[in-house]
Order: sequence, then C-alpha cells, then structure tokens
Amino acid sequence: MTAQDHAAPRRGRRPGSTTTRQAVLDAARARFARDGFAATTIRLVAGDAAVDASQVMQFFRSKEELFAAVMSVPPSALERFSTAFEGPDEHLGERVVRAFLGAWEGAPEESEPLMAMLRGAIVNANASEQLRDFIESRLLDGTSGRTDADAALRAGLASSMLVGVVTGRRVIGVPTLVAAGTDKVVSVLAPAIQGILAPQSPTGNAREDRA
Amino acid sequence: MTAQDHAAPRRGRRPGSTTTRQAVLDAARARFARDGFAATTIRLVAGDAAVDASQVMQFFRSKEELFAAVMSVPPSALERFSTAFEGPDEHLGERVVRAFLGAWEGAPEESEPLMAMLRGAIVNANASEQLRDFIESRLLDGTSGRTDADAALRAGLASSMLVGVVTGRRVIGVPTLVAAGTDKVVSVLAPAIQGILAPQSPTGNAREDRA
DNA sequence: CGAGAAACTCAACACGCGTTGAGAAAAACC
DNA sequence: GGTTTTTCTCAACGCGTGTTGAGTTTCTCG
Repeated sequence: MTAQDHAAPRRGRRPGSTTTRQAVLDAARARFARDGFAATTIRLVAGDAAVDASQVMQFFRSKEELFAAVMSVPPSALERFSTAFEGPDEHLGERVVRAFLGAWEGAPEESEPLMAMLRGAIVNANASEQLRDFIESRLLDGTSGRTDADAALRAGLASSMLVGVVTGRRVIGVPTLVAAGTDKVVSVLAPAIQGILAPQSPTGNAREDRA
Repeated sequence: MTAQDHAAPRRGRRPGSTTTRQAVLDAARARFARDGFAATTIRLVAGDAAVDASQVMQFFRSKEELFAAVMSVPPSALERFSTAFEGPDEHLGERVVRAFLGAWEGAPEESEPLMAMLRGAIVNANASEQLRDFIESRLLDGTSGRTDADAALRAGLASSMLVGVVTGRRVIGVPTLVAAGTDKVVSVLAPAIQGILAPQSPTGNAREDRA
C-alpha cells in the first residue's frame, strides 16, 4: 500500500476497457427497485457505481431517463404471463398465480425492473402508465378473437389483485404474507383466480353475475 | 371593495374565532390523499389553508407529524371491516368486498385518510407500518378463539388483494377497472373472496390445501 | 385594564437535489 | 503520431425543501 493506490480518483478517462455504463445501469436498477423513485438520488447511484454524478447525467440525460432505462416489464416476464394466461382452462389459476410470484420473486434481472416499476408507480407518471398498461395488457394480446368486455374486466381484476399480493409481500412486508411459502400461497390463491378468469359454477348453473 | 379589504395579510393574530388549525388539517388531508406524501409540501398545504408555512410547523411539529395526524384507518372504516368479516359465512365475500370499496370510494372523511395511508405507504415508514397492521388486523380482532395460522393467511391475502384492486382503480387508474361499476366489480370479486375466506368445496371434500 | 399566552407573518437559514460547463486523461481513428 | 472523440472528475449553479427565530397582533385570564 503506497501512498496513492488507494482511491485517489484520477482526473480523466480510466485506462482499460469501459464497463462504467453498465455499472451505472446495474446500480440504478438495484436502487430504484429497493428504495423507489423518490428516495433514489443520482448521487447515490453514482456512488454505488464508483463514478461521479455528472457522469450519470452524461450517459442518461436525466434522472427520468435513467429510471426509464431501468424500469420495465422485461420480455422474459411478458412471455411468462402470456403463456400462463393462454392455454387450457384446467390449471389457469395456478399457472397465473405462479407466473406473478415467479416474476416478482425470482432472479433479480427479472424482478428488479418489475419492482422498480411497482415502487415508482405511485410517484412517477411513466411507471404508473407502464403498470397501468401491464394490468390492462391481457385485454389486447389475449388470443385475438373475442374482445369481451367482461373477460377484460376479469383479467384486470385478477392482475390487480395479484399485484396487491406481491405488494403486500415485497413492498409493505406484511409478516403473515412474507412468512408463507410460495406453494402455500399458490394453493390458497389458485382457486380464487381460477374462478375469476374462467367463471363457471361447478354445480352447473350457467349465469353468475347479477349487475 | 376598498383598498385593503382584499387579502392584505395582517401581521399578527387574526380577530374572531380561530378555525385555522382545522383548516390546515383539512387541507393536509386532501393534499396527502390526492398527491401522496412526497409531492405534498408544507408550503402547498399552508397555501390551501391560507396560512403561512411556519404556522403549520407551530401547530404540528414537523411534516411527519402532520402526516401522522391525517393518515389513518378511521374508526368508521374499522367498524365497517369488523362487521363485514364477522358474521355468518353466507355472504361473507360480498360483505367484505363491499366494505373495501365502500370505505375507499365513499365519503371523503373516511376515504381520504385511507388514501393518504395507501399513497404514503411506499415512501413513508409510518404509513407502511399502518397499512401492514391493517392488512394483518383480521388476525387479532377476529372473534378471539382459534388463532388459526391458515385463517390468518387467508385473511391477509384477501385484504392485500382488495387493496390491490382499490389501488388499481383509485391510484393507478386502470381504465377497465375505473369504468366498471361497483356492483359489477362486487359480482365478480365476491365469489373469489368468499372462496378464500370461507374455504369449503361445495362438492363436499373436506381438505383443500396441499402445501 | 394589564400581563401572559396564543395565533400569526416575515425573513432567512442550511441542506440536498438535479443539473451544467469547463477541463483532464485515455482511447479511437486516420 | 497527431487529431478527434469519448470517458471521466471538479466545482458550482439555482431551486425548493423543511425548519427556525424574531416580531406583531389578538385573545384570555386575573
């Protein structure tokens, strides 16, 4: 340990290959997912990435754009939801519940953009719109055909309910919900979601709504 | 209209009876409910109440305490939920769903403190704790007796799901959910909530969980 | 009616934020 | 190898925030 090998920040460009942009991206994704939009500051992200704050501004033009670059419903999650919603009605409920829990509680590269969107949705218009579209998305991409208003409402309600469960477990941190294992939660939720998405009385009567 | 009867802010105490504290409280409640914790500034609240910002600080000692004074699950709502959850199992689901929608979408004096709590829950520790306790509350006050862990989980899941629906309608503003009338939403949700809170297969098998 | 408390405004503080411009060092290109 | 481009740091700006202290007017109580 000589006098200057320890965090003496050189003044110009660093030698070697450049991985800084990705480091900033990773740090931002983690911060936005954990702390939300408002509590995440550019200086904090820059600190995590061991970079000056103005560097973050040069790569991404503003905090808003940095957030937009990091918050999303990742393609892998989209695919997950599509294959869950489509397909036979038999285990529809279980598939959909597992898709939600899996996407939000799985690997960071899939869950962090979702968490960033969810946490940002209350305070950031961009995130709010993205979440809104996500909840409504089962309306458009659903196997073409019938644009049933009732089916759209049912899908939207199921999605918002499951977002509520994820929020309870991962954002609010309700102990009872956190403590329960995934399989247990699925076993309780699956029949309810099944009943909402594929309405049919098992006892045989054909009509179920009254309003 | 003479020269000085119009908003010439006197320098000291105002003549007449003092209603300012209540005005500040009302303004704060409305702001926190509509704009959330972070976007609500003391100066904005003071402006709404036609008072200087430092006056707000004198009444309530900090922004945190002002928020705490205004965000809550009001007693009327608590009672609503208690009577909905207790009682016969027959229309349990419908009662509970109606309790949630009614509390959050009813009169401002009941819905505003709830909205303030909900909107603040992501960014404010106090609100988060309050919402956490609310979602778990059906565990303790439930008619003494059996402290069934499974029942507690079911109640927590039902609550977080319904909070999710309310969030979708009133915070995120999902068009499909907003457009649907209360009765329609109830008719879709009631059977699902019923199945979660009062689990029993209508066809007769006694066990329903497998994890 | 006089003293103390309470309600109220004004002006300002310190702080952290997002953001900017200038300049230094390394890389990339011809 | 010299020029241009890119990456990076430093220092600072303007702004809005929560918060404070001093000063002014009215109410309250003896």
